[in-house]
Parts: sequence; structure tokens; C-alpha cells
Amino acid sequence: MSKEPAERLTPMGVMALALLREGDMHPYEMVRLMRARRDERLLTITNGTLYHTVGRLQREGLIDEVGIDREGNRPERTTYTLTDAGADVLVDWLRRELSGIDRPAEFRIALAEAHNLERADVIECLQGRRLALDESHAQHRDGLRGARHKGVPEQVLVEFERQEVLLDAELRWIDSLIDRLEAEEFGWGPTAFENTDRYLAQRKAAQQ
Amino acid sequence: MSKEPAERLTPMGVMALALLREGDMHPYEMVRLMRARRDERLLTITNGTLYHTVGRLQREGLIDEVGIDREGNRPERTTYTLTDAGADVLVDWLRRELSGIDRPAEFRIALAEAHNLERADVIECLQGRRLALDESHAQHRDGLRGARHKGVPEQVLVEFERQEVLLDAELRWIDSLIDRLEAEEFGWGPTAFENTDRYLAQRKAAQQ
DNA sequence: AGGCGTATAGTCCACGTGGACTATTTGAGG
DNA sequence: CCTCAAATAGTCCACGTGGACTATACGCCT
Repeated sequence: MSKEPAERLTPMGVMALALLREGDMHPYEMVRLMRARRDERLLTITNGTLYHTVGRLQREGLIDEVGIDREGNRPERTTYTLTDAGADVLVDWLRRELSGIDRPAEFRIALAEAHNLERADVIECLQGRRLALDESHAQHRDGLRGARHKGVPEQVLVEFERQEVLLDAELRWIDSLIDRLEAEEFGWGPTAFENTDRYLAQRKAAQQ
Repeated sequence: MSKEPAERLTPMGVMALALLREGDMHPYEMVRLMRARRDERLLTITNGTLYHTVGRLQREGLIDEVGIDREGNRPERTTYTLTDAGADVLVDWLRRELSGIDRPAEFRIALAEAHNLERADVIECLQGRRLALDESHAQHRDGLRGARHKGVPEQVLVEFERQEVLLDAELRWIDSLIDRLEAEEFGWGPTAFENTDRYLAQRKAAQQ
């Protein structure tokens, strides 16, 4: 398992790899699935970015071409599949981003794709995050207190204060999530996306 | 007041304009000030971005060169000043980003620089945001409820749920902020940055 | 007095993003 | 039956970002 290449993934790269875990696809299908799942909430879905990303992933050996399809008379479609290296890199990325507290945008994606990891794995990562969050919260609190004490005017601290409120809310939320995961309150593991199942079935039927 | 150019600013652009409101400066001084004020919390401070940004702002007529200084035998430094157009664009940007709820990163910057607006102005913008936030919160709540009802597995809703918790916390915080602004609990208006005052004084002394 | 690290001030380049654009094909409405 | 919109599948380009790099000058230690 050589690990020199591409430990770093872009948000779109993560989504692409995660989608290929569900089955081989061509890029345009990724777009449709992401749109159907309202992934615009997490990142901006644009063709340009996607096709570039797919090209990059292939050059890095994280995905492979598995053939050029042609359905009816529509333009050719290149279908891709996930390599073992790609699956590894995805899992590593998820672990890293689930454990860290910088890069909030990345964390949201990691969380949304957390079902690609084992339950125990997720719990462990979130406990790491919980620790980091706690420390950051303490530092933040001290920083704010110190600034007020030094007479820094409130108007420049407003954003600081908001951040503390949000940090606090997140701390409580993550505690409850870890609890529920440990209590096995709900299932975990690879998921059939109910929203898009019908579409996927349709596609498979059409391919035969 | 023709307003065709550059209603759109990058985060770094906003910071640069806001800094120039405090006095004429050269880019390198902006870097030092931003570092001193720990603005890395809000954006990544890099020379490349800054110098590009300054060049762009100048081409767009939002700032002007006011002379090329030379202190001792150090490299030349080009000093810039804020134009009237620049001041207008800054204020407009702040109003827009303070009122909206998309673009969270931009909002944080707008909030941190909100002291560049009048108190009444800020209150009005925040009330707009408060409304949008409320609506978004309701929609989010309904969406989550609907998804659960349709049997979408909890594991894919985790990120959704977190977002709702954070939205809720933000709602409460913004209410309290608006209250305190209306009650005039603390001062408002252009601020002498205590943290960096000493540095600025030093600089002025050195220039004479 | 000499050497070395750091501050000063800025340039340059590779990458990722996102929006605009193209060209064909299918389906729905009049 | 014809038209026109929407879907299909993808290319291309301009911009902003961030990191690496350069080169001089000042201050500190020995």
C-alpha cells in the first residue's frame, strides 16, 4: 500500500469517489445523482469542476475507465470505476476530516458521507473532534474574556462572540450524536438512498 | 454615482478596503495589521492574494496610488488610498452580506467589519437576516421531518440535523444581538483598534 | 568586525473553481 | 406532423487562491 499520491482530495473529489462506491458511473450521472440528492447544500455542482475532478482522480489512479458506452444515438459516455487505492484514500480522508475542527466546509461533507465508514470508526473520529472542539472552545472563551478585559470595544468582538455561541451549540450536539451512535439508536452502514432508488432502478433496467 | 463596476468583492478585497478606511497604507502594512489582528480566523492571509487583490481594486478605481515611498534603503513601497467609489462599494457589500444567509464565510467577515456601518444600518440589515434565517429554519425543519417520515435512514440525515441545531443557535444569538444594539448597550462607530494602536503610533512616529 | 537570522516588500506560477458555451436527441404540446 | 423546450454529455476559458520563491537591509550575538 504505497501512500504517496493524493492524500488530499477536493470536496468534489470526495463526492465522486463516494458515488462510485455505489456502482460504476459516468460523470454526467454523478451530476444527476448529486442534484437529486440536493448536494448543492454542501458544494456548488458545476460540470467544469466535476469533469476536471474526474480527470484528476483518474490520473492519480483512484478511479479507472471501464469502457465507453453508447446508448441510442446520444454522445459517448465514459464510465468509471473505483480502484482499491481510491477506496482507501476516500476512507482516510473521511477519518481525517471527521476528526478535525478546522475546515468546516470539509467537515460537513465528511459528516454527510460518514456512512461510508464503520460505526465504531465514526464514533472514534467524532470523539477526537469532540476533544479538539472542547479545547478550541476553552481557548476561544479565554481569548474573548481577555480581549474584553483589555478594553477592546464590543463592536469588534461581535463576530468572535457569535463563534463562541455556535461552538457551544456544536459541542452539545456532538455529545448527543456520539451517545446515540453508541446506544445504536439507529442503523449504520451502506445505505440504499430511498430518494434516488427509483432512478437507479430505472437506469439498470434501461441498460439491459 | 455610476455603479456598473465591481459590485462583487472578494473577502480579501473587503479587508483591504476596510483597512484603507483607517488611513493610507501600502500592501505589506495590510499584511502586518491583519496578522496582528489575527484575521487568519476569517481568511487565509497570503501575499499572492493580497497583491493581486490590490491591483484589481486599483484597476476598478476603488483605490488609488498616492505615491511611492522609500524608507531608508528598503525596497520601494507603493501606498494606496481609498476612493469615494471604493468606500461606497465597501458599504454596499457589507449591507448585502449582513442581510443574507447564504455564504457563511462572507457573513463572518461582514460581521467582523460591521463597525464600518452606522448602528441603525446594521440593525436594519440584521433584521433582514433574521427574517431569512427564520424562513430557512422553518424549511429546513420541514425538510428533515419529511425525509424522516418518508423513511430516509437517519445516517444520511445526520449532517442535516446538525445544520438545524446550528441554525437554531444562530437564531437565538441574532435576536440577542439586535436587542443589545437597539438598547445601545455598547458604543458603535469607527474604532481605534487597541491591539494595534501601539504599532500604528510607532509607524507614524517613524514617518516624521 | 563578522556572520546569521529575520524583517521588509514584493513577484511568479500551478491549481481548482465556476460559469459560459456547444451540439445532439428525445419528449410534449399544438 | 412539426416545433420548441429540456435533457444529454461534455469542452473551454477567465479568474482568484495560496504557496514557493527572490532579494535587500537591519539587528543581534559573539
